[in-house]
Amino acid sequence: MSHSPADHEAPSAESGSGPTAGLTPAFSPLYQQIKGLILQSLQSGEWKPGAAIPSEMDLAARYRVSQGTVRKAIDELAAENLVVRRQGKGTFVATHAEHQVQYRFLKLIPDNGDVNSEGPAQRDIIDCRRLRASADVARALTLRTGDAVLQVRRVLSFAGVPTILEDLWLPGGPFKGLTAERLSEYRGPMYALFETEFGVRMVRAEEHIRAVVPDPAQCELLKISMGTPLLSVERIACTYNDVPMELRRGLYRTDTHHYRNELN
Amino acid sequence: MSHSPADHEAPSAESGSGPTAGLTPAFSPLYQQIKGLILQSLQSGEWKPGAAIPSEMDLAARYRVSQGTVRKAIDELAAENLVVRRQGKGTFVATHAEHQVQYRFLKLIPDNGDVNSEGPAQRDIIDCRRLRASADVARALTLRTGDAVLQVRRVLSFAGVPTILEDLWLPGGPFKGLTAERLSEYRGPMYALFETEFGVRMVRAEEHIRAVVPDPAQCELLKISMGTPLLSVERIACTYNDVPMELRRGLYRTDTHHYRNELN
DNA sequence: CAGTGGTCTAGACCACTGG
DNA sequence: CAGTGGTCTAGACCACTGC
Repeated sequence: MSHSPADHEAPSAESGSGPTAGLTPAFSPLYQQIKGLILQSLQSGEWKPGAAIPSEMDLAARYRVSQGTVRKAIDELAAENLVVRRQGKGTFVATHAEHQVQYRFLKLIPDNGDVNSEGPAQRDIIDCRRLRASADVARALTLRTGDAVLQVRRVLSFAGVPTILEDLWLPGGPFKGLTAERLSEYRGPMYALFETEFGVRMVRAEEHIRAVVPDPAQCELLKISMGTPLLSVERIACTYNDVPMELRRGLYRTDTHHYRNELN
Repeated sequence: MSHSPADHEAPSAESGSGPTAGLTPAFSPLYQQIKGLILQSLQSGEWKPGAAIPSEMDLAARYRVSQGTVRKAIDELAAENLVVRRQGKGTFVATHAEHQVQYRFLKLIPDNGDVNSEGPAQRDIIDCRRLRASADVARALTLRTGDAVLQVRRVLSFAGVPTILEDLWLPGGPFKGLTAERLSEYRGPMYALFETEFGVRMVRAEEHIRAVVPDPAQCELLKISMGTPLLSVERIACTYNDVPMELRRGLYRTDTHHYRNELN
């Protein structure tokens, strides 16, 4: 029993005999199983966003494995931004509510490159209503057509200039009780509100980008002239386990800002 | 001397006494120094793209450190896509010439999501000439205005439909001898040609994206009607040590394709 | 079968944080 | 000072590759 750790709360690393009972024997390293267990605790809310998780030694004892194995599991969670390590202090559950990285998923930056030069964004909620999901919205959120969804439309302005017009759709269930008032009162990132008020933590997202010409109503809201091309950014944001929890369709002005992306 | 490895080719981990002689004492972990040494060998061409680098044991012996330390260094290089590990075979210098990931940096995909559905792209070189760098091109490539650069203009077509029109600029020095013939003859990714023929390996890139309306000449080349909005994608690609070696300005059609981006 | 990368362990020591 | 994460080591064994 070289690395089959223990008995009560511990995983098995053996091929084909462990809890991974499936068609593929699917050998899974111990640290991956530990990662899975930690992930479960994160999802279940055992450790809340912003709070510290147990120390590596504690987790090692809990799962009956060595510190090094726990470390490797946490390394991966940290690489996925699910957790933040701080030397001398501990490991903390990542959150959207801190570090003044106001918009973690927003890749639009001013052309001068300095995000801080324009101060905090002004956020105006144009509309906020409950309705039934259309076919495409339902598909994106893995709901059924007609299920209850919350739709929000808002404009973001930087340095007083309307720059982003976005619609977003949230599944009605998890976001029961969300109102325009709550949204407009709240200081800080929307995703932080989702975290603290609804226990929904956005972890990953995917964006599909196109160039479009806006219609008159959209031009009106962004105070731009007809014919100005805009970036159309459709985002699907997911919680743990890639469960989609938000669909967002944004129109970005790109005459004073641009979408910045790094490729590796 | 707990982890000060050795004498002849080995680094020092001590703060302020090592080769990192600078203003900041800058403690640097051993594995970072090893990573730096491996990086040097990659840059210098000691190990060519596609070839295997020495085994972890060999490197450990060479640098007089433990295998675990070499491993951690290689882990980071692998995470940065500079190197590829293959269990049972070895660790290989990454290259653009394999794996049929035809365009490693191209994020434009067909709306159906299946990159393979449209077969290999058709590439038509419109123009290829040597000229003197304008101010903005020179700045992007860290050259001086008026320095020799090579400019290439081409159209990429997918399933017979012209989809991308791009101009690219390369520094004249490193790419001496590159001609339109070499480019059009070559099968495979352009970056693979750069690697094998000019020893320039693109490692990282940054893109700035905007929505634009093309001018008549551009519409002509892409065979689209006036007023069709396009994605403007400016890319700066770098070799090792973030030295910029290519400026690319592309116009992407987004009526049948879209730019896909993942956020973490 | 030998050689490679991949996992796991146990223990030592270092650097940082806060009381 | 004790507690945390961070580094380094040495050794064992596993999984995969190719001869």
